[in-house]
Amino acid sequence: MEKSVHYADLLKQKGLKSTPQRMAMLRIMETKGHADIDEIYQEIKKDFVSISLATVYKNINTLLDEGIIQEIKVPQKKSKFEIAKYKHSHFVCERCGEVYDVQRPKKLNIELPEGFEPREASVMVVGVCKRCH
Amino acid sequence: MEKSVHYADLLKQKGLKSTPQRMAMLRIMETKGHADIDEIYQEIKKDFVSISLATVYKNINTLLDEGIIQEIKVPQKKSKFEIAKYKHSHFVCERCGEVYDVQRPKKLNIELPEGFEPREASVMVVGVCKRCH
DNA sequence: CTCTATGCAAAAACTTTGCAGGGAT
DNA sequence: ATCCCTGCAAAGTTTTTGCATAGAG
Repeated sequence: MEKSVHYADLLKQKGLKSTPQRMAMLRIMETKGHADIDEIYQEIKKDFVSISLATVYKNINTLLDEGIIQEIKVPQKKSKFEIAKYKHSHFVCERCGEVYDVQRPKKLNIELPEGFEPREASVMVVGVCKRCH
Repeated sequence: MEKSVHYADLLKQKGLKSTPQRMAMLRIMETKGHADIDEIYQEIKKDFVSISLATVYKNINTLLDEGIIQEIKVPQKKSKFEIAKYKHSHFVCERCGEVYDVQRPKKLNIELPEGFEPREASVMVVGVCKRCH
């Protein structure tokens, strides 16, 4: 399946236009896996020299609103964004700051007090990644 | 054990002065359990009418640096701060935004690729709390 | 008495908004 | 042709910094 078509359809489904800038942002997130605002901006400027940071922010927000991407709040670091995909957990390297997807625990044994209704859980593992090891 | 003494000692250990403002901030976090910057600022202004928001930020940062408090990055919400305490997990209510401490899973079955060294993990459960249910 | 912490003001960093022109459908 | 999207500039929000003074040890 060709990715650009894939994203174009996805955007159309949500009633969003597939502008070159938007497509580029999605491609950047797909390629890097996880990127923060500034990484996306620096990267997209290579292709769209005059793109505005405001456009990056606006697109991040519309893509978040439509659930096409997700925000990952990383301890002590800036938020990263990723293409929304099937449930998974994250590993963040405390040396280089890189975020990795990891398969999430099959079962999470957590005791909640009476009356608390869980809907979902997110797990973030902090440690040292392969490259920094 | 009286709390004010407790915190005074803790600050002294770290070479920090126990000023009334700092003590008040610690007391607020202890009482509320989890508070964001603005909650702390609004609360402390009741006792210290002329306190500066800059002082709140500076103290949050020094307390974080010394590991006396911790930041909790909450999905879609502003960060909350809490007194550092023994390992636990968090539950955040998607209705009211309140954060609760919950006991953390005894064992986290998570498969990491070769070469990845975990140091710690944090679990955040999202759902509906007792009061909002 | 010494040196850190506070308060204030200004600066820096980050994010959103309004609007006119451009481009996707 | 319509209406959303972009780029730019300005405004808004959040956080940090510099400096003079106050106050804790």
